[in-house]
Amino acid sequence: MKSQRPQITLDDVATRAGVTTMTISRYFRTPEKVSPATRDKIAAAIDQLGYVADSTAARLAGKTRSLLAVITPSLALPYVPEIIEGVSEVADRADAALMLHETRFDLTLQEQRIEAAISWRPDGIIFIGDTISDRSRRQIAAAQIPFVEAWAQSDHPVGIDVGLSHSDLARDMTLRLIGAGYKTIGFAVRRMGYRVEAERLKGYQQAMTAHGRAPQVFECGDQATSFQSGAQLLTMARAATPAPDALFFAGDLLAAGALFEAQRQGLRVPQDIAICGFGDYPISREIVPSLTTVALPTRALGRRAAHLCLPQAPQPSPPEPCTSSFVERQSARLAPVP
Amino acid sequence: MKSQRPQITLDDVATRAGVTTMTISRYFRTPEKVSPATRDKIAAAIDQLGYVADSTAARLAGKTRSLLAVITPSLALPYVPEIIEGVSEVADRADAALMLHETRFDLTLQEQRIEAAISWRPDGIIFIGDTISDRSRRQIAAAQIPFVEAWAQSDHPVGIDVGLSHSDLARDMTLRLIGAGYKTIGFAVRRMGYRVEAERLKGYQQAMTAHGRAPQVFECGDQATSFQSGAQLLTMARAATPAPDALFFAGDLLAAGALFEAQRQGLRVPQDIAICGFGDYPISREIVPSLTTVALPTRALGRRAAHLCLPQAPQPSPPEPCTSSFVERQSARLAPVP
DNA sequence: TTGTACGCGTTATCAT
DNA sequence: ATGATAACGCGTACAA
Repeated sequence: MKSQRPQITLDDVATRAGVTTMTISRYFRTPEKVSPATRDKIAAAIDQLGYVADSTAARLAGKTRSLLAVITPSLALPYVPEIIEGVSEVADRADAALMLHETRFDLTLQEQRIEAAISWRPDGIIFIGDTISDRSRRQIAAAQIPFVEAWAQSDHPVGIDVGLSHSDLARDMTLRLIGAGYKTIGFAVRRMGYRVEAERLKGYQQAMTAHGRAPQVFECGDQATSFQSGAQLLTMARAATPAPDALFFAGDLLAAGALFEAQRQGLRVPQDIAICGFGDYPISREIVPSLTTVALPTRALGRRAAHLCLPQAPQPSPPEPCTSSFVERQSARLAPVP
Repeated sequence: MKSQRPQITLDDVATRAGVTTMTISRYFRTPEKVSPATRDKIAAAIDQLGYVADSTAARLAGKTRSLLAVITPSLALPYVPEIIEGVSEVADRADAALMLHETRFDLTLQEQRIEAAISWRPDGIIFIGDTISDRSRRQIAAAQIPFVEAWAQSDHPVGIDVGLSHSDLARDMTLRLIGAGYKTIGFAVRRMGYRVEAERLKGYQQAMTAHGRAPQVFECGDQATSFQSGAQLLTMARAATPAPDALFFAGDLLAAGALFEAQRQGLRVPQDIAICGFGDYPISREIVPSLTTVALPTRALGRRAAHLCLPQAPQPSPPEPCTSSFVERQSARLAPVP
């Protein structure tokens, strides 16, 4: 075993097996076109040399290996790993590699990461995020790479759009709270400037206005953790006039923070105030009281996005559903579908 | 804009700028060796064509682009995204791309993913996981690629090892519980066959034995969620004789599940039973009562692992600390450092 | 300062 | 069934 050998290549295997590189390549790609005898020789050579084919070269030469890129602001948002797991499932089935790019909520970094993603010429780019700059839009268009927005529905889709309508979902959830008999329903959100949160707010406002009610929005800064912000928002809402009898949070983490705070303050949920979240994170069903919320098909979203980039991936049959739902738990009552 | 152009290459830019490919290449790699005049022409050509250099080809030709691979059982474990974020920070600074491979707790899949990672010839492979098969060990050795185990300390490290000693941490935590005056300290764990959990159990047993106490271990199956298992384990422990006055959970999620269950049962924590976790997840400081636990330097671990693979990445000065700590919160008292 | 020519490791095409 | 040869797009000696 020569130690400083730069790399074991197809040539090495070929020499050892007494054939040419082309035969080795065929051994991998169309084994049935290689005679059983040489097949054994090749297998032995590969094993002895510990050969692993170079995907970089393979991809440059033909488009043999598949590659997917995921771009996301952060992995700390609970739904992001879930979407990525969906992507990864499909990628695995299609033997595709997965590249991950974080933008850290920074638009400049996002431009860089999008360009980096394009530079690897993946079979598709799956975008979890918010706004996309014009510069990036141009590059994406020029690159001719499928670009899938997998989280929020886009007003100006760059490519394919499998995202959710966060405004419709928030509107419908508000309608169900209204239908359940809550009189003054507030909406609580962190001031973060994200499109999805603005969408959710919009949906809430639509529903309230449609029923002739005055929207009552509580906002706080984005310095603290989501849990802390939730606590703060609950306190704000309790101090308002009129004090809401139900509070719809723009995210489950905020709502969970509010539940913890309610517990600290000795408030009863939902008797003193009903609380409702958005996202259905794992914690939401375990917390006491369990959280009424909007469940999002995150994994399915990821799978769907990946399928759009990898047409060769085995499709499930029947095609799997990818729908959101409203989950009534202990923290708030919900009216049935209108 | 020709639409079905296969790809925009260096050649296209060169032609448009009236120079050869070499000059464009230099423009990117050593701009100072290109005259300002042609520099402008090139910049214009790049912009007009929306050219993005092909990293695949670049990497095959020279080793211009950097690439890192992360292999993990899942993204659903709360510490995994944190470690990856650490990796990603450093990767960004070094202009390295990041590949992600999930093994889904399946050793066969893990072998495949490790081989896939190697096939892209990354500058390093960062492994978050447990056991590594012999076959994989051989491939890793043959590939000559830095292989960093970033989560658990390995008995038989394959490559570099920046992991934590989960047994030492569990031992010290147990010692602190003993020092705090708890009489019967139980250990609760899911039967999952992971090395890190076995390590934690071992540390607990060491500490108990050292103080002449009989270890009292509670185990449950791995079918349910962590939260549900935690609830189950709490119930088991309460039914035991003697009933422990403190329960050390092998993970924070289990402990959180126990706290929720205690709340449902009307048990007071820590008066009726003290509860202690391992991992310091975000939820642990927010839950009521807040959870006493072992805090792990996950992000720093990721950064450190990445630095080992990317020597060119700008190093922080002074070198950042990467140490665990014991966090006393409401759910259990802790003795100060022995 | 700029250009020529070859190599990186694999695959596709066309022969044999 | 197997081989020879030419790409794939870029980097780098070396030459001009």
